[in-house]
Amino acid sequence: MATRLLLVDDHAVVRSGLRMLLSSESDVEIVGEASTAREAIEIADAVRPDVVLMDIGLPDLSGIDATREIKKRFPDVAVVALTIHEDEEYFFKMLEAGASGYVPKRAAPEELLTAVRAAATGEVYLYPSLAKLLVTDYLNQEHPGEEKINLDGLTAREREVLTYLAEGTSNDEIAVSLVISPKTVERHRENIMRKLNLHSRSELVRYAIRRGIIQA
Amino acid sequence: MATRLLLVDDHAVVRSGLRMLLSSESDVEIVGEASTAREAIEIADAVRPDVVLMDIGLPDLSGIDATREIKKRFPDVAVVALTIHEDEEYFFKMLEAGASGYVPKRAAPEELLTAVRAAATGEVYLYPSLAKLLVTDYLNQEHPGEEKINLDGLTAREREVLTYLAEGTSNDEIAVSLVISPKTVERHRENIMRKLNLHSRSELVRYAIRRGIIQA
DNA sequence: GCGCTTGTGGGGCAAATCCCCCATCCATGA
DNA sequence: TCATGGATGGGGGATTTGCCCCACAAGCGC
Repeated sequence: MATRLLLVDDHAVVRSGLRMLLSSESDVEIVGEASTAREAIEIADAVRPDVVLMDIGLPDLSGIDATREIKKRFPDVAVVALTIHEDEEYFFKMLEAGASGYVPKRAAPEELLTAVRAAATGEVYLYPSLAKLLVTDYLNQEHPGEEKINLDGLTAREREVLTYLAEGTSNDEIAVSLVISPKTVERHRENIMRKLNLHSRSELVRYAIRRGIIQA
Repeated sequence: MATRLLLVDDHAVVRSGLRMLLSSESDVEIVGEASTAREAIEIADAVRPDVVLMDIGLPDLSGIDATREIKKRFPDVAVVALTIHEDEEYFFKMLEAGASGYVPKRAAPEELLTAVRAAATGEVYLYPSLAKLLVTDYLNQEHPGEEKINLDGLTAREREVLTYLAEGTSNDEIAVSLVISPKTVERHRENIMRKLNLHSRSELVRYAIRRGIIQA
């Protein structure tokens, strides 16, 4: 059974090129094209491709957002990023969004095919230079269960504030409880969020529950 | 041992297609076909299949009734619904009738196979969009009774928005995902919080995790 | 001592949140 | 047919968040 593919790129020329390149492969069938993120989501819904080939720079939403949405709504649809961007940020964001592959546009056609085929079988293809980023990142995490390391990055006072934050307490309420200025609470909150790479109280609550810092 | 399958659909063409699709699988053996509900029950009695692939729209009785009857008389026979209907009502009725799977006809062939294989081993395959309905429904009931009322007070749309909110998604992002105005998202959020007696996103995240609406 | 971290605060600002008000459209049911 | 509820959206405003800038005192290590 051929891999059913959806092409997403805002440049018709690029899509045409990809179509030329890919449709000559007997195990690949292009079942749709989209030029915007919203369109991509719609068409993915309609045709349920096996794999979506997703550009990142799209006119409405980023391909990252589109990927997130697609993975959320159709988890079985694999998304392969095909983009000019090779920097760390886009790469990791795309992975977090659920991409099953990441190929820079400068890659050889064979590599794109490899990525598509891998994605179709539930595997993941990463362009070597980017795979290296991932490996590096992994090695930096010393995973022997040590998510704790992040927590250790917090000072005692910060951990204390964290428990309040996690329970949904507002800055002012925490300030009253700890008998410090709301501004200091705010200060601690900033430090906590930066250290844990969180960006909202909601994320923080979820994080704290995951870590067992508080009970759900 | 191959899974012995009974196909029930009033369209001969559909049965043929299914036969083509399924009989190519070495672990599936089609042992009968029926075009009406009564016929399905008769043949089920005669051949005792492992799995019945059941359409809902049948000329005499509905596939739901047929399923109910088959499960009553031959509890060991698994029934998988294969239908164009994706609405809540048919889905739940089919489950109540004893179906072991529910696959919309638009699903990928692999999903149908997955469903058949799951049913054959006593498991249950539900098409993701429908499985979600079930989970939501499940979460709404049972439990120490009293919070149930709260969640039940939410409309379907509100529950949908709730899942986004619980994941820490901002109003604007939710608006993009649901293709509605941020103001409407805001409106839903207000209603949700009032109904659940919550007063911040943090409380909402915790609540949602406690209720299993999202994973921590 | 000097540098560093920690804990404590302040000011500012854009954005988001939270909570009201209002309206329209539509489907469903009494 | 009319009422109701659900979904959609707009306006406004008070408050909170989130993220910068800054300072200063205490303690600790080198």
